[in-house]
Amino acid sequence: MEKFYITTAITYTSKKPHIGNTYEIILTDAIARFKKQMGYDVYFLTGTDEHGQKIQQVAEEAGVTPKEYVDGIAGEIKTIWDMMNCKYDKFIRTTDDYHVKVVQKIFKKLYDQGDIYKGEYEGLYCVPCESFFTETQLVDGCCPDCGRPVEKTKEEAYFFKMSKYQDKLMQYIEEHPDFIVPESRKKEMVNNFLKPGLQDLCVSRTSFSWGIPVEFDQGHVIYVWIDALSNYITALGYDPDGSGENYKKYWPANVHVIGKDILRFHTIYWPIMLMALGEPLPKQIFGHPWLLFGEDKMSKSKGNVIYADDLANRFGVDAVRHYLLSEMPYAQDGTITYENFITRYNSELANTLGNLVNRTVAMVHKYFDGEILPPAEAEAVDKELIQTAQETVSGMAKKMNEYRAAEAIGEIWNLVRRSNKYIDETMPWALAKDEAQKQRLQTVLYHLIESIRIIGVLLGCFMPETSEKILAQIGAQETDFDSIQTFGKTKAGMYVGEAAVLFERLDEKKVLEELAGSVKEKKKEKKETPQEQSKQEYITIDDFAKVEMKVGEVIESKRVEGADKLLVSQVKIGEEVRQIVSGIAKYYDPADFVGQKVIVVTNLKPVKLRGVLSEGMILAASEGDKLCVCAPEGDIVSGAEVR
RNA sequence: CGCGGGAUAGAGCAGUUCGGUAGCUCGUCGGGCUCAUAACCCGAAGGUCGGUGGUUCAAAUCCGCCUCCCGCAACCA
Repeated sequence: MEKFYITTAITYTSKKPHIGNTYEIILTDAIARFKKQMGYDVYFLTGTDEHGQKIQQVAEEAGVTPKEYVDGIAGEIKTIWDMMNCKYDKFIRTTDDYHVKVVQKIFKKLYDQGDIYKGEYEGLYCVPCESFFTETQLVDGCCPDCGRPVEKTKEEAYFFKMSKYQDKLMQYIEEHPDFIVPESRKKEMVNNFLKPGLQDLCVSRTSFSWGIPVEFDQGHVIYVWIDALSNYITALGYDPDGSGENYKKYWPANVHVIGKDILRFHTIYWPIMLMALGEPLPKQIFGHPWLLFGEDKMSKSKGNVIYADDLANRFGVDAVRHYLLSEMPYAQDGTITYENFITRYNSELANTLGNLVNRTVAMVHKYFDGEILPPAEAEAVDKELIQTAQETVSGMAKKMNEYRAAEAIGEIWNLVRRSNKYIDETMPWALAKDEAQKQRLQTVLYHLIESIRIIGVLLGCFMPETSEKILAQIGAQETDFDSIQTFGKTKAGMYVGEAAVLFERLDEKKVLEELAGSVKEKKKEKKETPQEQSKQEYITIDDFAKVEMKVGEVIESKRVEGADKLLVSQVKIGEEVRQIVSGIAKYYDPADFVGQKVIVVTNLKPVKLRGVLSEGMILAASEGDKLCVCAPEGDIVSGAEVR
């Protein structure tokens, strides 16, 4: 049996994953289930990425150890994945013993063979911030975070010689045109990173401790990439000293399903790591698009986060799976709104699919006491249905082999609609009134049952529960993919099951009102927390007095060359004229900006932005994608103090 | 001229490879049907295919220029 190894990215355990993150595992699950249906020996890996500074921080804030913290989140993630009916074969955690050990070995091997070398940051350490910065990150020679001078400290760190493998990787990508899909993503990677030339990658840290220790050098922990990316092979029992059976059997991966945000690590660093280890490269990296809430990226600060488990609790797991899988295009971002969700639910699940099954099963009960009787010879209209059914099977498989889930589902819905139409064309209720038409009625119902059986089998990888329910309702015996390659596998004399509603119709207005209510409640909860926090963040009048603000007048303004967000303005503040750079080019035209009265923070440390000196900051209010510069309400001379 | 993708009915999308009657889903309006979850089926309205110039008997499709949107990269003091 041919093997098929498929993985998701491992989820970072800093917080609960939202529905966009959940899309990835559902998509991967659908592909894995499909491949199983097609007869592959599938191995499906998922898991969690549990190390790093961020986790150390949030755990500290929560007052628990990092391990306790990630145990909690990893459990939560696993619960959601299971709830979404994702049948992975293994769930790896980067804190698992075997993973830690092998990652250390990998690190050592790469070090011993000279691909990793011990180097030094070119100094530039900010002591209070405990952070290193590169030359380009520095602002006017000072720490970009606190503005204090940085020290030229030499701190040890390990680096991976990326450049050494660059040409080899480039060649590989050229020789394997399907290595990175979609195509547009491949171009991004090649043009933005590979062509300009790769820099050596820093692969260890000393600034935090929550990570896999470098065994031969105390104080160093292995930085995210070698740790996280290795999960794909450590999970299979890879070992530089001799790998286990699963590794020999399943590696290389057939496809890594990942979000477009981490494409760079999977298409550049990961292949190079494998080359250095002398292991084969994965066959394909599929960078899927993102799910947006309406027009916006989903984020906690915007308060527009939707969680898959909340939706599933209200609408059912398969409704969520169906929405995500059919709404997400292959390469472009998809969107979710409650309105769209309800519309899709009602129109596709309840009306088109649910009703087809329901009315068909009801007729078999009504006319033949639930018995499926043999068909007579097919008429033209029957042949049309049969042809559509057969085209659907091959069409769906073709789309799924390219991981085009939404289009594959579209193929199925085409057959569902065709079947509904078939009922109207054949009018079984009219046939039932005429005893002479009994055979014809049998034929029609047989064809319908068979068509529904095919639909039920095809839906198996997308909506597993619904698929089972459908097949049970029509009493199907033949339910494997092979059985739907032929139309007419249902044996006459079998009985259909009870007719039960698959998807209850939703009252859009009512549901939206309920949702609005619960969203308000959530917002309330949220508001209370920041208020409590802000109490602790009071500043005194003395603190405030440290900030010197004055009224200024813009006398000249132009765009900063090579930066599309920056305006450089000459601002007259009393007798003085200062140059200030602001990130407002998207909202203000330089020409209109001249003459504008503004509020300027005048005792900010001067910095260089994009190489242009900025001696202060123009205050502006912003919310989402709106931005307004603050100005004095009345007429007042420039240079006037603000407080 | 940093690299890529996109602009097609009220909404969301296909069609562009290889020019030949502009299509699908949702929504709206009208009709049909009564097996079914007020479901299903049919029909209609609704498009200067972002703008502009060119090639051609013929352009959503090919070529030039322009505008706007979105990703990636680089600066948001």
